[in-house]
Amino acid sequence: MLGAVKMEGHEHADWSGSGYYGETECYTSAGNMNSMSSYMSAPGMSGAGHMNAHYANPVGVNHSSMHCGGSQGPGAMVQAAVGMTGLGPSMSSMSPPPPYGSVPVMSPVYGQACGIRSREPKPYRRSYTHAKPPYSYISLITMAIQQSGSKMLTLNELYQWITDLFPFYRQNQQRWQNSIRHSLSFNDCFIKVPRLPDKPGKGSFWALHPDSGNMFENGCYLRRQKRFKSGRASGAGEKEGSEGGSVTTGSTRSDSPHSPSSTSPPADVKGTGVDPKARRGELLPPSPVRVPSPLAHTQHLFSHPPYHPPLLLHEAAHLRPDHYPPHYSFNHPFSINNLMSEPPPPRPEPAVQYGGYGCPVTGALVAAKSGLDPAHGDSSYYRGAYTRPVMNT
DNA sequence: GCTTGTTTATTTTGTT
DNA sequence: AACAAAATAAACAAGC
Repeated sequence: MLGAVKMEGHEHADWSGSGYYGETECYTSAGNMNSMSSYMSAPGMSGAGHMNAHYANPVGVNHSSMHCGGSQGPGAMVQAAVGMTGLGPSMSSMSPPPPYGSVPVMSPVYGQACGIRSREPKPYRRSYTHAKPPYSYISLITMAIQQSGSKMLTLNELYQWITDLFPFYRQNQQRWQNSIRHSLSFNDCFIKVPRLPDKPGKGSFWALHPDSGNMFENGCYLRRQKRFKSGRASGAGEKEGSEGGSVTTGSTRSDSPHSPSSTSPPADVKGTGVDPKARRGELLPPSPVRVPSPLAHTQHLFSHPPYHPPLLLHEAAHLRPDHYPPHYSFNHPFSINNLMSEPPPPRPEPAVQYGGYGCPVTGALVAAKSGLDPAHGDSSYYRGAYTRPVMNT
């Protein structure tokens, strides 16, 4: 029964090479690239490579080696992927959220946008706007929060951000929004920040756990290698996650806060756990006196585990890796941090921001800022997603 | 009443 | 195949 529903959920062949691009010739030289599973499982090549092939190519990243990855060997693919990362402006450098930069790429006419196919643009029956972005909900949430000026968003803002960026999510809203909420609640990497008294409204703010910064260190936004668990487990116990907020292994269920085996109350699930009310990491009401900014108080409250003051990424960019705080590896080419390597500008007005995948303006802006061709203004959107996941150590 | 948030259960998908 | 992460569904409570 559920199966049927599930199938419905996958009604969009999404990013499978053949599903949306009409043909696979361009992307499937590896031999097994014509299926979803090929995304990240092609032998010898990074999953990232695959994904990149699907996403980046169209983008106009124009790496000839890319669509022929299979034939040219893993090396070529990886190289292409890496090269791609360097192409576009960083996510953060774009005015609108990162994906916006990819706009030109995501354009429905994206077939043309794809440099590789420029010689004979073919009409694609289905556009990217219908394709499900290759990001997990956790990734989406993370990106949204990261790109926000205050580094925290309300649920509604999250919804807005996602729908603005990904037309795919303008449909079946109930479904994915429920998933978003579930992700927020379920994952320790997201923390709830109460609204300030002077900012009444519905819902709390959601922020990233300060130590969750390396969640996507492996560059794979589709699937984390390990789930982030707040370091401070209930009581003194923390059979796991003892690494203080690092991603830890663990079965979805057994580790889950709500795990049957878990006798500990949900209160500390996210590590903030002291106050029953602050279950699952909800922060205590901020102290207006001590913390001027919403984020500041967040940081303050989360400072038990070694909290590293956020570096402005553009600042971090000037640092050598050994200067980075332990949990912020900005230097990783596919790191989500790297993806959003600069403090994003304040969220633009919806009217401006909107434009889905195909807002040329954004691309132009990005290009203007980055000095790159708008056509390449996307890479940041995809570049990180498909690198071979690397185990965090 | 709607939105937000939590929790449980199940299924799907990717990795080892 | 086993395991783990993610997606999905749904029930429920609380707050606005």
